[in-house]
Amino acid sequence: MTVSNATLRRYPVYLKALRKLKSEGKKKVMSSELADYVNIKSTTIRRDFSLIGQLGKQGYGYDIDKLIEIFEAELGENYDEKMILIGVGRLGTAILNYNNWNEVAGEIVCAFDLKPEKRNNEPKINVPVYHIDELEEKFPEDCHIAILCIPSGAQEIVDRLNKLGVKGIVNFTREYFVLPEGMIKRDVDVVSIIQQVVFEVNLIDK
Amino acid sequence: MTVSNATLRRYPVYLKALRKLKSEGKKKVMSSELADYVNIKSTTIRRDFSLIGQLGKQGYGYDIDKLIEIFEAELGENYDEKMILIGVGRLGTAILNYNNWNEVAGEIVCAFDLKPEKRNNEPKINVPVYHIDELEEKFPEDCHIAILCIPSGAQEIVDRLNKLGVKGIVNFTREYFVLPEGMIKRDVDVVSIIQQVVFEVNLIDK
DNA sequence: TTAAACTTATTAAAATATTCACAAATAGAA
DNA sequence: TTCTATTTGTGAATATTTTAATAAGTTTAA
Repeated sequence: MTVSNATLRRYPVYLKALRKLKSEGKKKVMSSELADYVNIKSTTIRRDFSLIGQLGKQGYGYDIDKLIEIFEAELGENYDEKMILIGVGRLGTAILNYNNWNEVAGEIVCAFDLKPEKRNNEPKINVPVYHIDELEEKFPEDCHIAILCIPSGAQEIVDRLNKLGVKGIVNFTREYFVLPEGMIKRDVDVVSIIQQVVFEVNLIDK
Repeated sequence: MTVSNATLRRYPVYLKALRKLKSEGKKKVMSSELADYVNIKSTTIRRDFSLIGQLGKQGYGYDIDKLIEIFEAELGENYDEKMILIGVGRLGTAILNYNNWNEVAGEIVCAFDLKPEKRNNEPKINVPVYHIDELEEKFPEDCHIAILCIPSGAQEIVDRLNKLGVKGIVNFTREYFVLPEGMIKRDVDVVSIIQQVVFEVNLIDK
């Protein structure tokens, strides 16, 4: 299957919207409706969908249940993808507490931190937190994704994760690190994102 | 100035890398060096830079100080852009506590929440927190950017912000809302980002 | 001073991504 | 059943973005 990068980035948006529509009791949706919803042109949506297969019916639209099912099956094959989180600070805790995990293809099974005792005592943290030194020991089997929320020391952690077979990193760290061959990462740099908005807003004025 | 969207998204990445290089004591940088650093092809970097002007010297490279200065002046014109943050939960607090604000084009001047008393008592929150009902009253002059960290009720807030002259929204809300004409937003949906990584990791295997 | 080694800036080419336009298929009404 | 209004799926056309190729200017060292 060859799916462009741009398309790949849109799939989660579709899946999210579809689940929302389903929760609102809708059974079917047309590409034009979905287009208004997610702010992506209907043609683009149909093209994106068509890459997976013929998912819709002409003159009718798309069956929401079927679409969700296909998305989950085709793309998030391991619907219960295991993930770990490293760095249980404010941000890490915020992520652990996210209330929409049932909508995502996976779950965080445990976390690692420099002060596990302290974190384990927080009532809102509902996964075990181990010391970062125990990473290799406590690393869950069949885990390929790690969420990085540490303020520093990223390179060492990433290299260790690589050895453990982690393939994807969701990176909240602002530090620069070299990504080992074969791994992918997606940066979530809040400051950079804010800066982008500042740039754009200023460019609008010109 | 016509700068493509793709380029626009890279500028903050460059600025961040340049500041890092500067902090390491470097005075000049070549596009190929920067390329290794940020994982963007050197040609792309030179092209991006050239849209702003002739910033480099042939046979030499780019002067880091000059580059940073130009980036700040050309793009983040209001280097001290005022921003507000709405919703002082864990995530909001994490953002307020970010320790790299000196590196970003602006500062968060105040925040709004449903329980301001509670938030104001937290020692780590170093900006005033007002009740959301006081938004119009306490809204700072010349503020064009808002950071949205609320779990629900986004649409109402966004409409009110629009009336107050806000142009850009950094959106951490998972709720769907209609973006008023003339505003821009950038979504930071942690769950969607994680899901993207899940998708990509699974597609790699195929 | 000159020439070799570099490095940027830019034109042109290639690769990606989006949108148009319309044939093919379906639903639903009459 | 038949006809009309819809809506998908997809080749073709555009538009956007990236990369290659190279001209033009700098540096450095002999």
